[in-house]
Amino acid sequence: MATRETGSVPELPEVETVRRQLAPHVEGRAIAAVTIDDPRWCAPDAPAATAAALRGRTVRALERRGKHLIWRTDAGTLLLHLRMTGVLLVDPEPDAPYRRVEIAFDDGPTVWFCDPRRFGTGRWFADPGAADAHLDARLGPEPLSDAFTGDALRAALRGRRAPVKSLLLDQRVVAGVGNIYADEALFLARVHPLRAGGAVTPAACRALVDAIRTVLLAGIDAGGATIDDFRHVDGVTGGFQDDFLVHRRAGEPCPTCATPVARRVVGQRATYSCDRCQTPPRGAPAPLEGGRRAGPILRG
DNA sequence: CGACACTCCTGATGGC
DNA sequence: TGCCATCAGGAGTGTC
Repeated sequence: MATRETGSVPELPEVETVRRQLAPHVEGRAIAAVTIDDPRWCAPDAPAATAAALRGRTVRALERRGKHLIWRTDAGTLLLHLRMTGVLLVDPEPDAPYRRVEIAFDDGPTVWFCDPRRFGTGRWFADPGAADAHLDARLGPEPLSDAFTGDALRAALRGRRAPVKSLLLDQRVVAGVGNIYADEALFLARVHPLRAGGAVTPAACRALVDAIRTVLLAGIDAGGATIDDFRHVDGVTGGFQDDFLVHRRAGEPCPTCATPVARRVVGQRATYSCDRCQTPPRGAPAPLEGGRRAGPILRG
């Protein structure tokens, strides 16, 4: 049995992969029982109320918006977010650790939401329109949709003085991009992460849109190719982390020009770039010392 | 409103 | 070998 890479924090490609894998298990099925072990998961709503609302609902469609997993039912919508370390397991081993929620289906699987750091969330909306409004208030365009254009990105960055890297992580600028794919896309587009958002040229915005699409699609391809079961929290095969160009590669040669990859902290996030391929703005601080690796890659 | 610090949480890591 | 401070990070909140 193949095992699954949980390696990186889930971003759009990982959530999309989960959606594709999970959908055939849950769509069209009715929820028989829900157990919420961790009240933080559905806060500020009470676990009992959330569990009661879900019980008896039939899942009509499993969708995704940004990094949110949308469970559309016959009467209401659940918005689930994996955050840092959340995973969904289908018919898990009984000793799978860190269970926070169990959803048992009629004539179907049991799904566990497991999450060691307990950052993951699940919010129930009896009114589906309220769920969509909740998302629309927090999320910018879907990066793989026609709405995400160079002009749209340019408009979102115009006048902003914060580093473009930080702005790409702002879900209102573009939905679904996280720390890994932001670094990779900036490298592909040859835009330095420290450049002020408002100083990114229209041409660079177009390149950035293309690059974001490229890295997200590559991530989806890698996830789809390597994630093939939901039974184990730990254990792993392959994954996009083997394909990073600069992310978590401080000190290693740039794949384009062999200059050592630079590491900095931008917006309180580890940030990797090639300071030759991606021209730093004037006054950019020097990279951090050494080629030492960043933090741990969490496995399960 | 924008920018930024802080907070949540816990496993992995590295220095001593 | 063991202890323990530090780090990682999505997104919400608070401050200026």
